[in-house]
Amino acid sequence: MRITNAEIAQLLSEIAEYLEMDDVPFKPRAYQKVADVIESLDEEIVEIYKKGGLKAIGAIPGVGISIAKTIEEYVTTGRVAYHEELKKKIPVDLRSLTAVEGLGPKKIKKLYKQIGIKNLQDLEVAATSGKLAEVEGFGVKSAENILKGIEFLKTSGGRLILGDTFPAIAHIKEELEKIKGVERVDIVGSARRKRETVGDFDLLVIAKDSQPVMDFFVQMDEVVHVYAQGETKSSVRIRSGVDVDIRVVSKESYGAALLYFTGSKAHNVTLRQLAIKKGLKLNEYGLYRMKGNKEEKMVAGDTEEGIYNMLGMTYIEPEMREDMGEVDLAQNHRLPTLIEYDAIRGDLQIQTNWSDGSNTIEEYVDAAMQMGLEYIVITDHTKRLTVANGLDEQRLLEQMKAIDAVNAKLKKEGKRFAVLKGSEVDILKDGSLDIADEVLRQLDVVGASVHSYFNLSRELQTKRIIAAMENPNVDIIFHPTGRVINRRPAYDVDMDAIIDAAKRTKTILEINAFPDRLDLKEEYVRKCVQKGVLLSIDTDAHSINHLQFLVWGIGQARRGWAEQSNIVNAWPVEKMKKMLK
DNA sequence: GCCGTTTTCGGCCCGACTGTTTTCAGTCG
Repeated sequence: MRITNAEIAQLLSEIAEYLEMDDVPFKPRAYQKVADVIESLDEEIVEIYKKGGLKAIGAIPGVGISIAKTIEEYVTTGRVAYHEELKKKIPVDLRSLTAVEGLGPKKIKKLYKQIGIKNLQDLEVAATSGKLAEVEGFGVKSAENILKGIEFLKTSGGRLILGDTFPAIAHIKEELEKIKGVERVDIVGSARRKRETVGDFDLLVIAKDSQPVMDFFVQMDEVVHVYAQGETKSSVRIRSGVDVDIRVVSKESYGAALLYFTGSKAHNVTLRQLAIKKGLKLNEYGLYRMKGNKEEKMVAGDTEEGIYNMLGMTYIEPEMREDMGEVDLAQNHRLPTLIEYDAIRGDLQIQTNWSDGSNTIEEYVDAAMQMGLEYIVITDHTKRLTVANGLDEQRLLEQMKAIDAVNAKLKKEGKRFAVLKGSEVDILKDGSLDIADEVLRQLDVVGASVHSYFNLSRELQTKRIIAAMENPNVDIIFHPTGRVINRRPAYDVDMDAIIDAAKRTKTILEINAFPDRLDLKEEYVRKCVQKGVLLSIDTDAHSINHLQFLVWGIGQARRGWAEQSNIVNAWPVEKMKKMLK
C-alpha cells in the first residue's frame, strides 16, 4: 500500500479539525501546518521515510516527534490509532462536510451532537426541512447558505481538478512504460485536452502483448476496485477516488485510437460526418475508404496528422478539439498557432517569505533558472492582507533594495537572469489600492487583485475592478474573477465590461495557473484573444514547487486559442516592459 | 504539538466578515 502525500495531508487535517472541535489550543495549528507543508511537498513522504526513516520525517518543517510518529504509523500500517480514537467521538464525514463553504469543525460538531448530522445527505435534509434553522447559532440564512454550498459541490459533479490529480496518473504512466514490450503510453481523454477538471483518466498503450499490461494495471497498489478486466481494455478505481481506463492497441491504429480516446465526443462526431461526406469511414482503428458498405482500404490510422490530412485538414491541437469551430478553420488551413508549452520566459506572480510564500527570493531564482525561465517578478501581498503578512509601503521599499542586491549578485556571477520588482496590491472596497501611488510607481510590474468583499453587487464589483484598472500604475489584474474550482464560484462581475476596460486602459488580464484557479476561464481567454486584450500566464507560486503549475496555465491559454503574441510573458522581457504602464 | 532560544518553557498571525446574537462565535484567508 502506497500512501500519497495528499492522503497524509488529509489525515493530519482531520486530526486538526477534531482537536479544534474540542477547543484544544494550538495543537490544531501544528497539525494543519504540517498538512499544508506536506500537500505542497514535491517529494513523496513514503520515499522520504524509506530513505531516512523517522529522522527524515522529523526534518520536515513543523514536524516534531509526535507528528513524525503519526506519519510513520500511517505509512507503515495505513491507519492511525489517534485519528480513529478522535473519529469515534464524532463519527462524521469530515472531508465532505468541511467542503461546504462556511462549515467548519465547530459547526459540524454542533450539528452532529444536536441533530445527528453525519454527512452531506443528512445536512441537506436538515437544511431543507427547517430542522437546521432551529439549532442554536443557526438560522434561516445559514440553512440557505448551506444549501447553496451543497448545490455548488454537486454541480462540480465529482470531477477532480486536473492539476491535483495528474501526478497520480503520471506515476501510473511511468510504471506502465517500464513493462517489457510496452512501446508507448499516452494519457488521453480530457486530461490531454487540458480540461480544468477530469471525470476519469484514459490511458492508451502500444504493446506487442497486452496481457502483462492488463495484469500489472489491475494489480497496482493504488487500485481499490476493478470494474472490468479484458484482453485490451480494463477499468479500475484508484485510491485517490478517480477511475482509470486503459486500452492497448496496435501500432497501425495508434493515431486513430489517440483521436478517438482524446475526444471530445462532439469533435469526433464532426470528423466522422466529414469522413462520410468524403466516402470514408473513421473509427478508433483507422480511416477507411469505402466501397458501398464495405471497407476497401485503410488510408490513414497510425498518426493523427495522417488522419487529419487525409480528411483535408491541418492537424488540430488536442486543446482545441471541442467542436467550437476548429474543424472549419482546419479545413481552411486557418487555425491559430497556439502558444507552445516552452514559450513562457518569466513568471509574473510570485509570493515569497516576505509575505505568505514559503521560499526566499534567491530560492525562487534558482528554481526558475533551472526551469529555463529568464526572469521572475516578485509580487508579495500588501498590508490589508494581514493574515498573509502583507507588505506596507516601507517593507515594499526595503524589498526593492533586497531585489537590487540579488540582481547585483546575479550580474557579478555572470548569470543572465533578472528579478523584477512587483506587488500583488489589494484592491480595496472602493476600487482604490492598498499601496500609495508614489511607491507603486517605482515597481516594474503592479498586479492588483480582489481578496475581500466577494459579495458586492455586480455593478459595484465591476466598478471596483475597473477603477483599479484605471490607476496609471496597475499593469495586471490577477485572478480576475476570483473563482476557486469545486469550491467557490466567481464573484458577480460583468466580464465583458472588464475586458473592454482592459482594452481601453491597456491592462493585462491574468491567466492564473494554480490548478484550482485557472482564472481566467477559457471562454474569457477566448474573448480577450478576439478583442486583442493582452494576457499573462502566472503561477501565483507560494513555494518553488508551484512554479511547475505553469503547464496548467499554458493549457488553459491554449484552450482559449491564445497564441504567443497574446501572452506578454512569452515575449522578450524588454518588449514586455515597454508595454507595461 | 512545535519551535527557538531566554537551552527548558513560554509563545504560538490575527483582522474582517457573517449571521447570529444583543456582545460574540465561527469561518476565512
